[in-house]
Amino acid sequence: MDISPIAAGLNSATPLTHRLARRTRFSPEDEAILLDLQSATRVVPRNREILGAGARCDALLIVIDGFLLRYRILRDGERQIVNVVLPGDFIGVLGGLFGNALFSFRTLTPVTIAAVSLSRVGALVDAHPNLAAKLLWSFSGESAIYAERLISIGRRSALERVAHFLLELLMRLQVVGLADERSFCIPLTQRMIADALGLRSPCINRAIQQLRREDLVLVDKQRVVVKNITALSSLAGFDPAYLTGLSVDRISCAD
Amino acid sequence: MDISPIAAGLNSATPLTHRLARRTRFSPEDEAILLDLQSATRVVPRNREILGAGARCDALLIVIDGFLLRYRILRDGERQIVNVVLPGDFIGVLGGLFGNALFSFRTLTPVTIAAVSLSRVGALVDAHPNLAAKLLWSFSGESAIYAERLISIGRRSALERVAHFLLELLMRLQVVGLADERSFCIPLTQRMIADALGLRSPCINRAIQQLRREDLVLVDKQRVVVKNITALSSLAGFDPAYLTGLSVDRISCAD
DNA sequence: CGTACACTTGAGTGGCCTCAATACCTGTGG
DNA sequence: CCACAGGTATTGAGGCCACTCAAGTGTACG
Repeated sequence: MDISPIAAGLNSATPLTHRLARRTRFSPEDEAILLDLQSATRVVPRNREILGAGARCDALLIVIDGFLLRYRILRDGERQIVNVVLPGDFIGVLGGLFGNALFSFRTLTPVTIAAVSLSRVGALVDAHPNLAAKLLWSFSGESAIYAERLISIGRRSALERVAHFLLELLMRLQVVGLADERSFCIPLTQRMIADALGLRSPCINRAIQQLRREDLVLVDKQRVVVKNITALSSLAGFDPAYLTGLSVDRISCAD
Repeated sequence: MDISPIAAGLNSATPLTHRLARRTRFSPEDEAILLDLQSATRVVPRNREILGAGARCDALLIVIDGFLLRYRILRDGERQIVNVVLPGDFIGVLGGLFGNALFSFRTLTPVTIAAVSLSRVGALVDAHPNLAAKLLWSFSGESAIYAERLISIGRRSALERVAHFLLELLMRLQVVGLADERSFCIPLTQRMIADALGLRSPCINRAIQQLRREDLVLVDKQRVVVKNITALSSLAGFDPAYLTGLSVDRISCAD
């Protein structure tokens, strides 16, 4: 049996399937279903809030292309960025489908998203429990990212946080084929990095400069080049193990 | 220790089913399956490490009774507590089943746990996809807790963090029937609270004293009494919405 | 009764914040 | 093509919150 060139092409084209297929083989049928879930896309312009905190959300969104921020604005106006949402990530799982949204989302670039209605999710669970389980499973991989950032903010210095953050972005983008061996491109300002790491923009600035001085990282415009991954990982206490959950791996429920 | 669920009446109300049944009705069959999953229990003594970071983990653990910490020790000896694990919570979902464990777990009390082997999870997915989906779904509710603590550590003052933390514990314990309207009992030291909130023990001490001075909270030994929930919630910027995901709610996949 | 650990409290330090001024960059419209 | 505006990066000086260190006081447990 040969794989249809169309399916193969689409497969490598969507980041989610790219990511999921890293560890498991999907049957052609499952692959088709996965692609079908991501077929009904729409494009949101840059710098748009797509779901305010407290808003109602009745669908699961899959990011096909573009970047978003998931954040919360506190009473005093402080912003905490909870996650940088990359292509292949979900929106609405956490803080979306729990009745009212817990976080706000803002597009950093024009974003292509696929909406999967709740009823469709339900139908998927009924008709293809194994596939659904794999998807739900990969949701919980996100938790590992939160936990790791929690450790960063709680117990790491500013320099370590920045280093760790850049390495995480590098790896996550590599998994969806959007970064090469040592560099990537993402429209994050120092202010955003600060809000993601519980710091302030001047602090980020100084950290980045120090990383450059030590010839570890080069940040220019939106391009980040990690010049010495080993040394940077060591500095940051970075262990990529927590990202392996992004791929579907060990839950091999009777394939 | 006077409000142990075992003493209260065991299986009819194990914390997990107690929690899950808050929002959905389970069929008698599903209920039986849920109870069966939690039937093979074992008891771990107090102050025991049950799963070192990096160790292999081949089963999903459900906490029936007792408290644990999920944490990471960094190179410099710093500890970051990622979560306080309560009865009804899972172990091994995040940072357990992804090949090697990402975190360590330590019992605060004697802990009763039920181990569900991976193959059994797989079988459940095949035989009862809807039930399995609900379980997997409730896993992702944990993410909301991480995200909320991330916001605390990133952008809230020490006083706010402590207040928020105590309120979260109160609510989570209420959900599993281990706290009354305004108070609960848990063997956490100030050092542990500090490690959970990215602070230091003296800082926690001062925060607790201030909360007592303002007649908001009373902490004595292992007992925490919230004297004014409204005022404390306001101080902490606490919104219990993020905890609703702990119960299975909106994913009503063709019941 | 002694050891270990937790809590409490104080004084001094330090990392990151705050505030602010300047330079830079990018897109826009004249 | 330039002028301009808005946001972003950069840099410095001063301040504050939480850290650090340390001493002293419970308190549980052998």
